[in-house]
Amino acid sequence: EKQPWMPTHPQKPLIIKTGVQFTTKVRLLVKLPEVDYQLKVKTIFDKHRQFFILTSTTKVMDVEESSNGCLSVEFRHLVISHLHWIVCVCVSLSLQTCSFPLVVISNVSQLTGGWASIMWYNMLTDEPRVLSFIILSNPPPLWGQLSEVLSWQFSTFTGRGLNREQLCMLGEKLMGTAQASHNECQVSWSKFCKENIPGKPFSFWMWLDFILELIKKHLLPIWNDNCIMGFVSKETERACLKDKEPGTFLLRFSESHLGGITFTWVKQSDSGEAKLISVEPYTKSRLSALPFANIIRDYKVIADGEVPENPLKFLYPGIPKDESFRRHYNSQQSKVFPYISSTWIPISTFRPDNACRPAPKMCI
Amino acid sequence: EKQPWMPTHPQKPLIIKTGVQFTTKVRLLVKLPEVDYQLKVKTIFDKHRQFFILTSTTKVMDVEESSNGCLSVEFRHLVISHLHWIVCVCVSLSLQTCSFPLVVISNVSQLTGGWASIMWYNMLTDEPRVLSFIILSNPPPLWGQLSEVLSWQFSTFTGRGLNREQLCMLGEKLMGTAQASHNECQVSWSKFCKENIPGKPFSFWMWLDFILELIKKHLLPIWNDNCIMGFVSKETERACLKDKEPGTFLLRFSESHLGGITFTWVKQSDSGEAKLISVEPYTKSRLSALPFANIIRDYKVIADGEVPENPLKFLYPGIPKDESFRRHYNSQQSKVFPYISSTWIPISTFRPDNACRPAPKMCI
DNA sequence: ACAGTTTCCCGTAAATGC
DNA sequence: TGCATTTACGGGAAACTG
Repeated sequence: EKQPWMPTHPQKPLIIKTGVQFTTKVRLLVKLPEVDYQLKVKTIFDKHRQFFILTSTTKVMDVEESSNGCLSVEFRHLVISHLHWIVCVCVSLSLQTCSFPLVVISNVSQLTGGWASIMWYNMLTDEPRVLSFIILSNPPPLWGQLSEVLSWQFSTFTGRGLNREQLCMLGEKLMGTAQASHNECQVSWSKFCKENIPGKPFSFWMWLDFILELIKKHLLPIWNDNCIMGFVSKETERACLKDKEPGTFLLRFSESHLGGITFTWVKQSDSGEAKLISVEPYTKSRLSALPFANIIRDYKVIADGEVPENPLKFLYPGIPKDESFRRHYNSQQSKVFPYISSTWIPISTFRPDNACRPAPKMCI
Repeated sequence: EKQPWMPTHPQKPLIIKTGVQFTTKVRLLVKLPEVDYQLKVKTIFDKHRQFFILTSTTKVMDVEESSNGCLSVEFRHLVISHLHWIVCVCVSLSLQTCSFPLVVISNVSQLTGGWASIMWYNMLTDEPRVLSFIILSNPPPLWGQLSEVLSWQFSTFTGRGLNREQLCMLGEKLMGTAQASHNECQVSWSKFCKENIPGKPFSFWMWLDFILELIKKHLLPIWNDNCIMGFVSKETERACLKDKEPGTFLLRFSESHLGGITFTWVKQSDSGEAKLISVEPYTKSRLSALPFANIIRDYKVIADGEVPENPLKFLYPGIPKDESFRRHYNSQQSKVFPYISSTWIPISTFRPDNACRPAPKMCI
């Protein structure tokens, strides 16, 4: 049984940026009868694009130390302007092989889009053909297959995949809530990666990949420790929290801001009805000023005439906050004698008129 | 009378970074009798170093639009690996001229050092000779001259130079307090730029240039508005503040941290003696999380059993804080419906033994 | 080993192309 | 004109080198 495709290297290796060096390696997998001449290998690149090679394009194969004695050769310090394929020709034996297709980008801002192409390619075929051809001609994958690949993305790059509830939220986001079962739904390339989410200036995959990056850079231990529910629709959020006691909160990725995480908590309201409040999402720039666990620990709400208070008491469903987060608190203790050290406290000022959002209407 | 040298362009134009494009321009200052042939100009570079030119090295002079009709030619998109001089030859007339000496750097981390060379060169001579020769052979400048140049640095790059008190502090820092009058003291290149300040891992000029950068990026309006005393020795600080009423504070650049600014305030102590407290210096990374004026406005100290309080009340000598800083407060109020917006509050936790708790239990 | 330099390249901003 | 793509380069870090 075939696993959903998973990269062998966590650094998105099939995407090449113009002007950035990379390495390619050819390994001879068949054992040949002893040859007393050297095996020469030459790299060739498709004619459409240009390629700059700093060393020679021809090299001699050698026994690989770290492997079981098979012959290999490595080309280092390659720099491209653009290319689509790398062809390696074994001159001596008239053999030739071809790399997987490569996505060429000119700026890291294109990484997200490039990665989408490679995921899609690997989902749909193993044959080395041009990406755009694969994407346009093959039938689109089913959500059942795609969702598994997405979960693998998370488990590969972080350490924790996506659970059934999280994938269900993603399915609804992508295909709507009308579908009874999403797993047999086809997901088009366009819906996945090209069209914007209705009302938003970004596509589904762009939204998801920015979250993945946020986790990798700022939320890794908390995510792996399962403290982040993360993918929760507003409706589910309300259903989870509405009967919980005040101070119960959950962590959720923003659906309106790219690469943002927020917390939503239950506030005791005067009328007795539970009120849900969410903080403005924290993005990478704010999280580099203060780690998220510290934000949760120290967050305060200031309301007129009341003592400032941390509204976050119990992580949903009801775990005392410190029990969940204590190990992630960062003391960031700086000894800076003779100065008195200082830090940030995250605060919100609560104003009844703009701060509470209207209760979402349940729509099934 | 010659002014201390001032750059004509606020971007440190005589420093060139390898791999970064630059432009050079040659202007013919004498009016020539009409010539019916074109004046060709060619750029040449000293033999020691390599130079890559993206366009032709030869160009034809043309009448300059923005000027009084003199002939000029401009070379754009020049990129160097290394060079020391640019020589421009007017092929047609057997004329040639030479640029000012250039400092070539390979990384912006070398800007500070490069700029020191150029300041020094311009202080000591107008002749185009090799920098290292100038620096080693000429008698060092007097502090009277150097201090004027430093003040001009500040007024050029910010909008406000250095006053007598600030320069005096710099003189003491560089030459010690033993000297009765610093102005006639010679300051060696080594003392200025090469040797570390005793007990510190950086030189005098490095310390000063990091402050200049901090002002340019994060403190410009406040600096220009004369709110920052800045260059104050600990002794002077104490003399200024010791008899002031509690809450009086001043802003001072850190002498121990590169590119840092702190505030020192008078705290009422139980014994009746004034106690001076300084906060851990704010550097560019912290100031990009919260502007300095907002830090001053919102800063709180938390002491056991007391209500958190902003200890900053009067800017030395005694101006009510808001009167000085009101125009610099940044509302940065983000409308992020349906979220409740949030910001940082800078806080310190005060313990008599100067140890700060990691997790302040606070109310603001 | 180490300090002064240079290379590498991400990520933001500006420029360019379409 | 607006969006997609590329170029430019500051700045932190790694690699290099004498």
